[in-house]
Amino acid sequence: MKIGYPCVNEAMDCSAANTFRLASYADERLVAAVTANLACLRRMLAWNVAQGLLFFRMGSGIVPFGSHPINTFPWQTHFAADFQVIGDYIKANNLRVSFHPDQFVVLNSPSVDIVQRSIQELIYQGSMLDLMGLDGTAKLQIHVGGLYGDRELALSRFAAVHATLPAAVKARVVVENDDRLFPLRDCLRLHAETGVPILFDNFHHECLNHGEPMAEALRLAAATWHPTADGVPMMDYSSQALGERKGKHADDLVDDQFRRFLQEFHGLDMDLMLEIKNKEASALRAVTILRELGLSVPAPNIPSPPLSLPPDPNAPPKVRRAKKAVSSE
DNA sequence: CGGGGTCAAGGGACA
DNA sequence: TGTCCCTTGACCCCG
Repeated sequence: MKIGYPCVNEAMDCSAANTFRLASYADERLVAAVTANLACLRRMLAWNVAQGLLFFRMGSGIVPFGSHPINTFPWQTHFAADFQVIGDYIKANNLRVSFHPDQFVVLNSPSVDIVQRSIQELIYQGSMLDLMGLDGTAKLQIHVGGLYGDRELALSRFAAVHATLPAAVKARVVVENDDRLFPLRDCLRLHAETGVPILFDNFHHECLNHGEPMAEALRLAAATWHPTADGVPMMDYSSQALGERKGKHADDLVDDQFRRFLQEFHGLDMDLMLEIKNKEASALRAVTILRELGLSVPAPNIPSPPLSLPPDPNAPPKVRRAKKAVSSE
């Protein structure tokens, strides 16, 4: 069981999400942003390895406008070596990685244009994993999409579009149960029809379900992953922010709640992405709890890293500006 | 120089 | 049909 967190490490002084406005697009800016993003990504991965966090969701914005027609720069070849170095590091340290294309990727949209742009975005994010030399266990996590007033039609459109995805993308796409529209049961139907693995989200399941007990839901979702082609099933873990709107993620990991949740596994192995607001802090806490419980978590730094990465004095200048002004100086 | 409006992109709830 | 929400960081304009 690997533990991870999404995209942002709040303890680090770099960002892998440097970008700029479409209106100010220029190849020079693109190169600068990607260079900074990849350098920061390397540092974050090395930080994670040192902390025993072996699962990580990379941000969608590594290449700004990565699937936008304005971006005609051959970043795939220009940064090929950089992606490969990162991929080698991931493999050498037994890391698990993924992307989560955001809400604009809607495969079941009735709009052909939106579907096409969505596929382009999947191709962009999948190609980064390809350039890293990672196999099909590195995933692209998406939602089913919209309801459009007809659940059956919405599901069948997803299946139809899924069938047309390029093989390289299809091998990586996994579908997540969501909290308002498509619960686990719908995802299971899609799996039966298309073979798409289900990335289970416990919090979404709590918000929307058909009465499946948590342990059963975990088992059902995990069974949709092919042990070798897809790897250990991934899941998202989070919990309700108390006193907030239903569906809002908690700010902190609640220890007892997490311990209780772990009891639902009954020996099942999954890689856990902690979607908690305070990011790596909660992920570290989760690792501590797993160790206290004697659950198998790979110890940090078992394989010696092929690169001596962090801190990287040769990292490009930080494009990011200081977080908070210090009152005096 | 810092605060805050805005940013490629979708869709649903609600009035 | 229009407004607000999700969810979030970061850009960058403007006072």
